[in-house]
Formats: sequence, structure tokens, C-alpha cells
Amino acid sequence: MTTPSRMGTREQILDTALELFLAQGYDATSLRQIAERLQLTKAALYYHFPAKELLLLELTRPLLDGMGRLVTELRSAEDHDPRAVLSAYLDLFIEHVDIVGLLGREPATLHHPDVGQRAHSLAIAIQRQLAGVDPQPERAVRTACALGVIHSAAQIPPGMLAEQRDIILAAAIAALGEAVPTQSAQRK
Amino acid sequence: MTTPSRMGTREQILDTALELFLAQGYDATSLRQIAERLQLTKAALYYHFPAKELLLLELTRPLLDGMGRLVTELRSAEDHDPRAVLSAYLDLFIEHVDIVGLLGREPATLHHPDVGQRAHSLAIAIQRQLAGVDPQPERAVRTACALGVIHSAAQIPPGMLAEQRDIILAAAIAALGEAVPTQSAQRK
DNA sequence: GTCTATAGGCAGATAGAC
DNA sequence: GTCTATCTGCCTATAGAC
Repeated sequence: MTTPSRMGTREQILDTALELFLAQGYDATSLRQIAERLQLTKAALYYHFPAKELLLLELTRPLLDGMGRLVTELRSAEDHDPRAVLSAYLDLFIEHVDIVGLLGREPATLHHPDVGQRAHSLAIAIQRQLAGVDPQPERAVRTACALGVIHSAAQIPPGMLAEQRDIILAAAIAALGEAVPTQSAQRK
Repeated sequence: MTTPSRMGTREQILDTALELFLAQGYDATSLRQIAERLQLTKAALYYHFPAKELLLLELTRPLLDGMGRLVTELRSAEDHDPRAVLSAYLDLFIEHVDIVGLLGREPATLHHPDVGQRAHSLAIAIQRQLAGVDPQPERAVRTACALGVIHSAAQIPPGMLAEQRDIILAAAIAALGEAVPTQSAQRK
């Protein structure tokens, strides 16, 4: 058994749903498959989640809430040190790697107003905090590149993520480029 | 009309199929939708492509062939300058941005042996050329980061890609890190 | 809370006329 | 080359018994 039955049924469902969504995609995964893995019936699933869509909403909420909090914090803070922003974003990203993978890969996900649309506007907000308002084209591109570095963390085996975090952050900052003026000896 | 009827029917089909796959995903796109857009019937589609899967094969072939050529070239060449490899990969990537987006986002695509599996082994081969055999963990991670920068090109509006190419390449090289020993005054 | 049974729809695919 | 008509199957979802 991949999922021992010591978790609540609801959590088990979310767990294997995520697993299957990541492996096959949202559309390609049927409720029957999820039910079979858990030795439940489709109807039992519907008891916990009245619609397939709700699985997506529940799965993505923690990440989206995290992004929302990050944006709020960034807005209230005066300082806009790009490195701090990248660092916070990277940590959030690492915390929810699997969900990020789901969001990034699933077009179905991306078009749902409560998920994809929200994710998109949050991502834009973070990008703005990084690039500043009305940035030069080069600055905008390099910002996108830095975020690309962070997103590449999804390719790295989850087990190694924690120990490689600082390297990824360094690479992201390097991709951002010359924006780093002075304090090169800053540690942690 | 998005697709004027001056292309061959087959090309029109591939064209709108790609458009819809990118917008909604492969699974979520039905043959009926594709047929309706072109004012054809499902059966007409089946005349040109005897299976839905074949649309995927045809769409991804140009990119995969390009990657295959790149790997062959890299293998036969003695020099392994990371910047040259990144540059070649970036150009290939830009040439086929849309297909890369499809490949990257579609889990359905990724599991087809003639597509996803081939793409995966080709990507690994390129990564090996960049990182070298049996690289240090840091080197491996930074290589992944540099490729992440290139992949982030998919986020940039296609119209601006050509003029921003050099910036993206510079960011990728920066993400790779210290591998660049001396010439720091290189411009353009 | 979990089940059986079933509705109802739309998918991919085929046969054969024109 | 493109059509009409049709088959078959699986999907999401519901109603109601236990």
C-alpha cells in the first residue's frame, strides 16, 4: 500500500488524487481510478468531494494561500531587496513543490477562475515586486529568468532540495544580474 | 477566421489542434472541437489522422528531430564549451517555443513512448553534455538552473524573444556560475 | 459514511455512401 | 477527400438503500 490507512479518508483521497494527477494529468485521471486505488467506490468519493473540481481546489489552496500571504507581506514592507523576495518565493516553492508541478503542468487547472486565474495574478504581483513598476525590458526579462531558475527546482529530486536550496538561490540571483550593488559578503 | 483556407487541410488541422492543445490541454480538447473550428466533421479529421494520438506525434516531431540533431552534433564535437551548448539549445528552443510548451505542460504527451520518453532521454543527453559525466552535486544543480532559465523563455511574449535572446543566454550562463573563468568584459 | 444501481452525456472511432 | 450515421465505451454525477 502506498497510503497506509492511518490518515483520514479525506486526506487519503487528496493524497492519491495528487499522485495520479501528477502522473497522468487531471483530465486523464478518472474518479474510478482514484476510488480503485483506495478500495473505495466512486460514490464514496462523491460523498467527500461533491465534484471532481473540488479536489483541485483543495489541493491547490495551501500554495495559493501561501502566495497570497507572501504578496501581502511584500506590499506592506518598505524594502524590496530582490534577494529577499527570491528567497521567500523559493522557500514557498520548495514547501509546495508537488502542487507547483501540478499548477504548472495542468492547463485544466490554469483556466479555473479560483485556481489558475488567482495563481496567475499572484505570480504577476510577485514578478512586479521583483522587477519594479514599469521596468526596462532587460530587467523584465532577467526577472523572468530568475523565476525560471526557481521553477527549475521542480526538476530536482525532492530529497535533495533542502540541501541544494542555497545553490538554487545563488543561481537565481546570478540570473537576475547586476542589480546587486554592494553587500556581497551577506550570509544567511 | 483564424486560419485562412490557403493552407492544406492537413496543415490547418495541425495548426488549430496545436492552438487548442495549448489552450486547454490535449485530453480536454476533443476532436469535435477541432472539427468545428475548421468547419469539418470528425470523420474528415479521421481521414487525415487515423487517431488522435497522431496529431501529437506530428506536432512534436520537428522539435524532437532538432534535439536529436543537436545531441548528435554535441557528441561528435570535441569542445564542450557550456556557453555554446546553452546557445544552441536556446536557439532550438526559441524555434519551437509553442511545441516546447506543449511538451512541458502535457502529462499525456510525456508518457507516450515515441514522444515523452524520447524527449526525456534527449533532454538528459543534453544535460550530460552540459554538466559532464558524474558531476558534483552543485554542478548538476546549477546546470538544471541554467536550463531552467532557458525554459523560462516560454513565459516571454514570442514577439520579443528574438531581441531578448542574448539577455536570456547571459542569464543562463550566469546561473551556471563560475564555469566562466576569465573573459568578463565580453559584450554582445 | 459508505454502498448499489443507474442515468445521461460525450468521447474516440468505424463503415460505407457520395 | 469529405460526408452521414452509428457503435461502443467510459466518464461525471445522482438517487436512494444500508
